Amino acid sequence: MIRNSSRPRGRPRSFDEREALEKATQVFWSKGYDGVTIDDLVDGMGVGRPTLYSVFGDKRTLFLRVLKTYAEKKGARAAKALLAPEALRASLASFFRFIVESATEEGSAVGCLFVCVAPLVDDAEVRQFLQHAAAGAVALVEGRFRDGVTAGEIPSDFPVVARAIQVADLARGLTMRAQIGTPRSTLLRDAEEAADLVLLPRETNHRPSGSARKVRTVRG
Amino acid sequence: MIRNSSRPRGRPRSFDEREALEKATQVFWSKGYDGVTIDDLVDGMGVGRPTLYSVFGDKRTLFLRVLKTYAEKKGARAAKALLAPEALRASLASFFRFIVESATEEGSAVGCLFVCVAPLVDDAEVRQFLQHAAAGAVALVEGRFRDGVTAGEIPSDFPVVARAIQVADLARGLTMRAQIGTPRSTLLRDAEEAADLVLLPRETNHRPSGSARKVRTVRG
DNA sequence: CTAATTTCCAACTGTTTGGTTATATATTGC
DNA sequence: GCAATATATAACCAAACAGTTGGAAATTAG
Repeated sequence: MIRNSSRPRGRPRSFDEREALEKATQVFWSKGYDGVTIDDLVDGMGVGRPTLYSVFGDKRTLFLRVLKTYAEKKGARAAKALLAPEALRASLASFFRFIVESATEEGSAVGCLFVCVAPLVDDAEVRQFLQHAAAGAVALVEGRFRDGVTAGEIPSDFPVVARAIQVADLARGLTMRAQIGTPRSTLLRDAEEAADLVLLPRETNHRPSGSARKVRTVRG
Repeated sequence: MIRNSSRPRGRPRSFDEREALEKATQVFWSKGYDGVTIDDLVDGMGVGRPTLYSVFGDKRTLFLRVLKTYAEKKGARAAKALLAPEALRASLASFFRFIVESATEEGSAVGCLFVCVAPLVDDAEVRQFLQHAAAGAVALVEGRFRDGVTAGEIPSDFPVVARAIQVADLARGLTMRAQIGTPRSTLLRDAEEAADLVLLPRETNHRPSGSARKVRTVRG
């Protein structure tokens, strides 16, 4: 019999901890942090009130735990979309598509816990976590860009850092628009165009208009 | 004697309605909608509790009014930044800079009532208002792009609609990052790069890698 | 000054909320 | 079966909360 940890002594739990956490995620996600009451969590998670306190601690503690698991899951899926063995353009489109789809999933709350909910939580630890997560997302995209450079998909002078930041910002924008009710179809179209935008080669020189002074630097 | 409206009969108010509204804006802005209690508003606005109800209605009504005035003010200032008689690049940079500066203003709450607070309010009227405001913002940028086309600042095939949407999304991203504590200096740098990005000419043909061949369309 | 009008202020009321306590229930070890 | 252990359920409590009421204060009209 395979059982690395023997069954605990007392009465077994009537709920699955991971399931309850996922349900808590949905509750926070749909109602915001300040908007949820303990009763909302009790109802949504299917655990008793004292159970919730003894197992998950208070609302803030629970939220932090929710954030972490959410980050791991979403981060992994985003990485999967971005790092699949595809061409760079396809990778980026997959990434943006994933963002839009997860923000407009049916049967789930709209938007994103990271982008729409957590930033409003007035808590130092939450803020720090978000900054860290945001930096990680940028690093992920930046890494994909670097791979693109070495693979010759984009020129070596491609501004990988700046563009990675812009990918993150565009993703934030798409997510926020999902939150205010922009239809998925619209956002999917914009996701494609976002992928196009961030891959544009940077201008090598300025040519305002009219009296064109056409200096052209030639890469070699 | 110039007095278009005679002074009202009873005891004069001890507060200025506009000032109180501005203070209410700050309260909602800094604490979020669900995070605000009536007492927070009473304290922050400097009006008595029954006064608040009689003059501004309940929390939801007050918030809607706050949203409207905020929209007018911010919209006007954004338009001023974007439509000043400058070159297109400078206009866009001004716009993004304004977004960043207003989201990181000292003495005021961080982020933006539209981008960070209001989308989380679970109310049909609020949502509709936000969609309308967002469409207005896009239309504003789009108009500036069209002017840029007629002025010859950007080519006539410039994708004005898509780029206007992307300007809005990038602005959202910058704003959200302000909310999670990204320093103003960083955001100002990114604002400049956002302005550069959205003005890049779209690729006229695909050149996957290696053999570089740059075709440039020349307006005549 | 008096009456009418409007606003201001303190206190009140019923409800909701966060967090705890007491007790009943289910399981393991022997 | 019986003690030990751990969870589930219901009820509880003080604090916070939304919204209201009654009377005091400030102003105008006459």
